[in-house]
Amino acid sequence: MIPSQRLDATFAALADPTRRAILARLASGEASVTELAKPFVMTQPAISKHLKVLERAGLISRGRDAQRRPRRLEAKPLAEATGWLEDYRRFWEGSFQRLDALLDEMKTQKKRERTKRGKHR
Amino acid sequence: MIPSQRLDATFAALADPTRRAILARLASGEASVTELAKPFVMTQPAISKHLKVLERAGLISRGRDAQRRPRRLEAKPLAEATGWLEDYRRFWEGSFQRLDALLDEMKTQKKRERTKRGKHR
DNA sequence: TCCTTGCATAATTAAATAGTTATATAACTA
DNA sequence: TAGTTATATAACTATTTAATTATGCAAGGA
Repeated sequence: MIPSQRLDATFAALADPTRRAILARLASGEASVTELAKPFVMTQPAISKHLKVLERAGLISRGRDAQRRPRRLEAKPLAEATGWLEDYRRFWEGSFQRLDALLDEMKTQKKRERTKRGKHR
Repeated sequence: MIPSQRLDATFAALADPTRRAILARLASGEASVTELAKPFVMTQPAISKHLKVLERAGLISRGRDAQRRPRRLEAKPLAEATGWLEDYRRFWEGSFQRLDALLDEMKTQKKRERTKRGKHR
């Protein structure tokens, strides 16, 4: 797959909150489909489809353990996506856009939100 | 807009190669719609739609100069997206995933690709 | 062997997306 | 004022996406 197409798939996969939540869950360790589906209102086949999207993007991989097919995170495509964003960062760094300042600002704001009414992501 | 929804819009906007190319162009300075449309095969209304997507995501803003409506990059949503990805980076850093190594590896590979057959992004 | 668990897949539907052509409008130019 | 340039918008169409229900199948447990 040429880089541009993988970026398409990666960003498209990241564009859905359910899928981002799944990745967040997998960041703390592998999990079965049933485990991953539990927190959501939607059905198991819907989750399986989301997992397929994440897998096609290379963001997760499938293991096997009896009937379970545990998923786990794969870093590479996220690294590619980060790399793409970093290219822009370089353009803005030291220029009028002040990306670092923005990031810091957002971090402290996030902290404030967390203490005020619990984290919501 | 709550953060999760803005992330949806940002990543969805980044998922299209035409829109990423537009952002890449805007990274070197503002440009009119006609200028932005020139390198592409598709029609001007198609480009206007892409610009609308980028604008709804807050990634660009619209200026005015006579009949022109020059667009320019806005850093904030990209900073948010980067921030999200950085959260994962933290999880992997120093762990078995080695995100930094991957990024370096990709950079040198990119260099090789460029020298071999020109950059293609 | 029969039942249950875990997951995948097919068929269907509704909504969103990406493009087209045609047209409207605002602002300059002669 | 008439024409031109720059852009936006409407109407339409094809494709993709996200969800559902129904069903199938492999692996393990009684």
